[in-house]
Amino acid sequence: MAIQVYISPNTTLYLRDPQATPLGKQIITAAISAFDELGLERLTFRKLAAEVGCTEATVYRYFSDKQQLLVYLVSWYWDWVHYLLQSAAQMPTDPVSKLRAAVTALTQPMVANPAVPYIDERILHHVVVTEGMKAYYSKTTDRHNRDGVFLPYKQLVETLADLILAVSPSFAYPHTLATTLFEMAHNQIYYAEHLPRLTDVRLSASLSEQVDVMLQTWIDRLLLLNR
Amino acid sequence: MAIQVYISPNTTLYLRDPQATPLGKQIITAAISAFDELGLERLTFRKLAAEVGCTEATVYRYFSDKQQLLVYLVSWYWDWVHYLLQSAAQMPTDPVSKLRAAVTALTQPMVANPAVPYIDERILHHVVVTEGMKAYYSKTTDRHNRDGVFLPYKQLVETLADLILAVSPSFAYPHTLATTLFEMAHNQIYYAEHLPRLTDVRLSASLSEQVDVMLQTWIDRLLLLNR
DNA sequence: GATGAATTATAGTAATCCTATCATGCTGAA
DNA sequence: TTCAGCATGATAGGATTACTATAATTCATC
Repeated sequence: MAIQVYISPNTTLYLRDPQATPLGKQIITAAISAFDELGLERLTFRKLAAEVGCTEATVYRYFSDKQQLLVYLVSWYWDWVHYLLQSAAQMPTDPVSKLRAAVTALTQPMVANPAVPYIDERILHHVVVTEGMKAYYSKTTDRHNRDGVFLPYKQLVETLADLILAVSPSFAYPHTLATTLFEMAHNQIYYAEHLPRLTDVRLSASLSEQVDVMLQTWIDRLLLLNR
Repeated sequence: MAIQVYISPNTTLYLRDPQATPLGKQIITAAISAFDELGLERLTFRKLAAEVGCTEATVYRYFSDKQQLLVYLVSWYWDWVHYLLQSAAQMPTDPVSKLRAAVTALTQPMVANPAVPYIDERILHHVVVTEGMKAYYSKTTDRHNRDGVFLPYKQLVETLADLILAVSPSFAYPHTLATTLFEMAHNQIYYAEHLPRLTDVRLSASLSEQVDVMLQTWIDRLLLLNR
C-alpha cells in the first residue's frame, strides 16, 4: 500500500477527468462544499460555476449532470474508505481483531489524505452521510450499475464480508451485515443531527466513538457470542 | 382497533386534505403510480395532472410541492405499517412472540386496506422502498420535523423499541435496532432488485420470507441468545 | 333564480437544465 | 516561429420545471 493514495474513479463517472486539471480540482472542491450546503436538490451547475468562477458550460464539460457529479464524489469516498479499512485491518493478525479494526476505521473516515489537497475528507464524509444514498436510489442506478460505477462500493462490501466470514464462516448474511454496518455508520450520525428520536446515540464530540461501540456490539452479538 | 382504518396525516402535510374530495383521492392514486414509475426526480406536477386529468394548478392546491407529496405518502405508509404491526403484536401473549410477530408484519406491509380503495398498498410499499428515504434526507427535513411531520414514523419506532425492551430490558440500542430493522426490510428488497451483490437475499417469490427469516435471525442474536 | 364561496382553468414569470456556437488563449510539435 | 489542437470563455437560446396570479366556472344555499 503506497503512502500516497491517488483515487481514480471509473471513466464513465465523468466526461473529462476533473483530477487532471487545476480547474477540475477546483470544481471538485467547490462541489463538495456546495453539496454540503445546498444538498442535491438545490445545487445547480450555475451556482457551482459561480463558486468556482467559471461558466456553467465548463462544469458541464466535466460532468454530464449533478447526479453524475454526486456519484463521482461518493465513489471517490468509497475508494478512500476502502483504503482506510484495509490499512486498519492489515496490522492485526487474528480475524476478530482485523474485523474490529475495520469497523472502527469506517466510523472515522474523515482523516485527511495528504496526496489530495483539493478534497476535504471531513466535508466529503458529511456529504456522503446526508446525500450518499441518493447516489444509488435513483432511476439512473441500473444504467450506472451496468457501467460499473458502483464497483468501488461493491468491492468494499466484499472486503468487509470476507473479514466477517473469516470470523464466522457459517454466518449466512455477510453482505447484508457489511452494508448494514456501512449504513448504520452513516445514518446514526444523520439521525443524531436531525431526528434524534430515531437513534440511541447522542450528538456530541464522542459521536464517532458511540457509533463505534455500537457497531462493535452488533459484531459481538451477531458473530462472536454464539458461534 | 377498528376494522376500517382511516389514516389522517398531519395537516401540515398538505394544503387541502386530499382524502376529503374525489379529485384529491385521484391525485393520491395517480401520485403513487407516478412515483413508482418516475421516481421523485422525474415526477412533475404537470405529468401528474395529465395523469389525473386536471391542471397543474389544481395539484398545487392540494400539495405545495412534490417533496411534500412524497412525505405525505410516506407518512400515510408508516401509519398503515403501525396499524399492521400493532395488530400482529396484539395476539401473542409473551414478549418474544409479540416481537417476532411485529417483525414479520413489517416484512409484509403490502396487504390491502379495504377502507381505502384509492391507495394500492402494494405499489405504495414499492414507492417507499425506492423513494422513502428521500422523504427525510432533505434540506426540508428540519422544518418538516418541527411541524411534527415525522411523528408517525417516530411513534412506530417507539412502539417497536418498546417491544424490543420488553424482550431485553438491558439492551442499550432499542431505537437504533428498530430503525435498522425498518430500513433492512426495505433496502434488502431494493438491493435484491438493483444491486444484488450488496445483499444475501435473492429476488424471488419468497423474497419477503427471506427478509423475515433474516430479521428474525438478527433479533435472535442481538437480543435472545445472550441475555 | 341570485349570491357568494369553493374550485378549476388559463396564463404567465422566473429559474433550471441543458446544448450550441464562436472567439480566445495556451501548449506542444513541426 | 508558426501553426494545429485543445481547453475555456462568452453568449445565446430552447425546453422544461416550479410556482403564482387572476379570471372563469361551478355549486350549494338562500
